[in-house]
Amino acid sequence: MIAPMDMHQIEIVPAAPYAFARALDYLRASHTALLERIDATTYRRALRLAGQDVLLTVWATGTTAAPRLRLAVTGAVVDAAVLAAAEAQVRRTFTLGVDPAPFGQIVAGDPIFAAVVAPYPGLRPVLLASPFEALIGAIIGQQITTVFAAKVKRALYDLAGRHLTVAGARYPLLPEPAAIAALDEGDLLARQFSRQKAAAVLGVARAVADGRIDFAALAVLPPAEVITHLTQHKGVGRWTAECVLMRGLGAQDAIPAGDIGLRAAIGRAYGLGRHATEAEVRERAAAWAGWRGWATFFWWHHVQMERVARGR
DNA sequence: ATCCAGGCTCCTG
DNA sequence: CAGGAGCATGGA
Repeated sequence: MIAPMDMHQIEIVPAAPYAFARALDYLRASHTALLERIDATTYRRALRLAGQDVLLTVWATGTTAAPRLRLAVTGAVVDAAVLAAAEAQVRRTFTLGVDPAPFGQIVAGDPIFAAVVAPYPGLRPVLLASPFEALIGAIIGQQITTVFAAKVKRALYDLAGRHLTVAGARYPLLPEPAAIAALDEGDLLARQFSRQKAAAVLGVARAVADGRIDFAALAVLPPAEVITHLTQHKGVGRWTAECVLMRGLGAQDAIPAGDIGLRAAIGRAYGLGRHATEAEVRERAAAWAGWRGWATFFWWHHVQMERVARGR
């Protein structure tokens, strides 16, 4: 029995300049975009918003200089609350409300970093859909390759997530915290989680489900306090907390300076050896103060695109 | 086989 | 507080 579907469209005007096509390029190359469906011109993702399962479809209608996006929201119930939540979600995910000009000024003062940013005019950070997704993803991504991490995440989503069916197509939904919390450790171990990763994922899922981790409350705290709160949970260190800040909460200035990929990229680019130290990364990053989250996004994208150019 | 990968915890000094 | 060992995974 197929529920009848409702669909509404709205227009979103991003701060200019903005190139939605580059965000799609980023998503296509990224191993962390597992629940998104990206084709040549559109982004689709199923989400639970304002108590409803809906499919978001986004595409560009304007130009980089005069950007405009269309957002279609499809689901059994698409009322004003759902539409408002959907628009807020898209604005946050694609960082649409931020004027990129000051970041451009900072980039211009650093020729080495400018060469990293220059190939992607109009690109700006693309976030994960929720802080919870960022937290689970960061824990799973600790100390393993992005490709293997993607495989493990997919297994978790298959195990605990639901689906939304729209026009005959199935779209995966991120598992609810309670659904992950209800899993057995053995289920995870059988899917290539290490013991500590399994324990950490179950632990934070429980904490989110019962309110000990409250992302809405964390979102209004200074980043340093968010790190203090999150790192009280087992399996969450500074790197993980900074990833949640940057990719989940959209903290514009958060940088996971201990990240091995950042350390390698910055070490090579600035002649600091095969891996810069975390301290050296923080030293360099001082020049990008206010925009260190954006800088991290571009360094990671740069590394990712080089990998793609080499053929994976 | 050895090293590495978008770390964390716990234990020393 | 800084530094290091041990931890678990799969891939190159």
